[in-house]
Amino acid sequence: MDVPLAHLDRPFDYLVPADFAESAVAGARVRVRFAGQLVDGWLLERVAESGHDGRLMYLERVVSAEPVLSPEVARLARAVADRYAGNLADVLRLAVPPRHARVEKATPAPPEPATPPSPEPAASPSPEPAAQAWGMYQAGSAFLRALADGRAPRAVWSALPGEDWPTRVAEALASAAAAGRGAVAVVPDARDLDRLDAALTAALGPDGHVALSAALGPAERYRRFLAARRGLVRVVIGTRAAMFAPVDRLGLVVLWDDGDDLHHEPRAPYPHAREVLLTRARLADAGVLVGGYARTAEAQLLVETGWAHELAPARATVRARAPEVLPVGDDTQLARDQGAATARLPSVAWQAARSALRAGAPVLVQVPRRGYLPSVSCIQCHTPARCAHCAGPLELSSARSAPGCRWCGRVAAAYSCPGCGGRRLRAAVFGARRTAEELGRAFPGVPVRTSGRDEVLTVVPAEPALVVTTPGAEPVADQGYGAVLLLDTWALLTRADLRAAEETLRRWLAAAALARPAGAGGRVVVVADGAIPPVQALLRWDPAWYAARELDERRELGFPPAARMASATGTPAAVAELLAAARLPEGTQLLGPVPADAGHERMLLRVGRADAAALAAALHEAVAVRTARKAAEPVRVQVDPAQLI
DNA sequence: TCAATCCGTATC
DNA sequence: ATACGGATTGAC
Repeated sequence: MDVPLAHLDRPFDYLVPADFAESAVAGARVRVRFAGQLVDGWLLERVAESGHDGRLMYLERVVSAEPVLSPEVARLARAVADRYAGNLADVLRLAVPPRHARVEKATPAPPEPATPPSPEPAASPSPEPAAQAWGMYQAGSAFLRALADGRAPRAVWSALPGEDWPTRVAEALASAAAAGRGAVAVVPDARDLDRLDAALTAALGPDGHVALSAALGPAERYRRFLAARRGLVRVVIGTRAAMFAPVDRLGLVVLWDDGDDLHHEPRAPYPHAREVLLTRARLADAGVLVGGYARTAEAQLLVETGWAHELAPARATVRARAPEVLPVGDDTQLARDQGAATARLPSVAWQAARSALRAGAPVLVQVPRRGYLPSVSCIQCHTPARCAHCAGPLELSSARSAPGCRWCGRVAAAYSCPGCGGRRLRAAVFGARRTAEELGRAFPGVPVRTSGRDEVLTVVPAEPALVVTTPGAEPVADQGYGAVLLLDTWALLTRADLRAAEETLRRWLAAAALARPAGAGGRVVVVADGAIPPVQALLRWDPAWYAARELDERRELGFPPAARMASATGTPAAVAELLAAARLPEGTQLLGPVPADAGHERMLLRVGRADAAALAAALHEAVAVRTARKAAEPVRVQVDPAQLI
């Protein structure tokens, strides 16, 4: 029933009129009279008897006989709703795209969609190169073999630097498809999707798969969805919209770069693609491939609990493929660097870039996105400017001339730098365009290109150029970059986010992975203190080590994924009411409240992993009590809230 | 004693 | 949400 009320989040029974005996199939969209109103609904199943002892009403209408909701996805959606203390209707809105009648008519469904899908293309991927490429990873070829045998292996994959991950993922998908099973792969953004699409077209031919993304129009989206639902393709790839894609006999789910926060669905109940796909694999007994250059604490937990195997390269292979990584001191060292070509480019970085350019290779320069950090630093020595009262970061706002503290709001009227006594400040983060201008002056005659939010480059040729990029917009270089420079890193590292360090390493690895191997002259210069763990992890190219460390720390602090957290946001009275009504599992920790915007406040709840399901159930029930009573002030409940501060 | 209104609960 | 039933209240 498509009503967003928690207390109505359950199936209702209706009689099927004789006229609809044929069209009223499980999975069809229907319209029914409910509490006097016509509402949309889903036909979950046909049964002979109803357990309901009241009077039953008839279905009003079968919107379409197309069984858009497969039994597998229906079960998954229920599990996801339960996991996130949400409503089935909300999840189904994410799972099934809006109907497009013209598209549905254009290609009438075969009466029995059990027609076997088109036979494998003759140009089936030859297994040798795939096995060889996956053989670079311990247990890699065994993983691929298991998929080809139709089994359900589960793996966390640490991609090698320089790895052609779209081709590796395509090989895994093709292996599952060759075994007659369906497969779903989710990537963070449209650019990654394009690359995977191309790789999969090379592996399976153009007709073996469909790609789903938010960018498609409603008609095309529904057409591709139907192609998957009707079993015309075995493989569906896409951005997070594809995580619920219906495929027949699901045999593999793939998630690339699970640390990217684009995998977080912003609509209720805010499910994460990782959790959806893992739940899906559990319910459907499908294989799992969670891969990336970096590894999240969540993926590490899968490895440590033994639920998934590790697909990691041997150290010798890493050494052969990784670039040389050079950390360059901190801001104060940088300031004393006489050879620095510009205030922000230490001489080591300048030299690395110059020798790469001379060797005819492009150079990648990663800078944080502008607006990341509205804090400022000394114009001379780059020491971050901090509040004298509370040591919080200062910000320059156009509203006043003197800098103010982001934490306590005090104005630093007569600021002087503790490092050098300087009195002048500047915004610390320049953004790609400004950096490009600076670099253009440092390397006259070298073309400078930028790739960022406005214009994202996909590929750059193997010729000398400076490519300035923000994280996530790095173009792939033909034959790899000769040098990768990671600048203004502290802006990433000091973000007010629990995952700041993990996220920083993820972005560094993503950029550094595009460099040539050290043996071919590839160098990465990271302007950061060499002693801090993310830099250590980059130096040794050891994302697993870092993830284990991160997970240990989260266990100690009681943070996810070691614990399960949820938030309740609303007016103080409403939040208090909700929590008073909730039958929370014993030992639930209540943290807060902390002020949220618009006079609201937020409470955090924390339980051990064993009580996670009970916490979600208790919160859903408590919300149901409120919606049933028509409580005036809503409370927003979020399991695994994106922002933990 | 009856009718108007309120409140709570179910909605197939 | 809306619709209904039982309780409650107020006027005769």
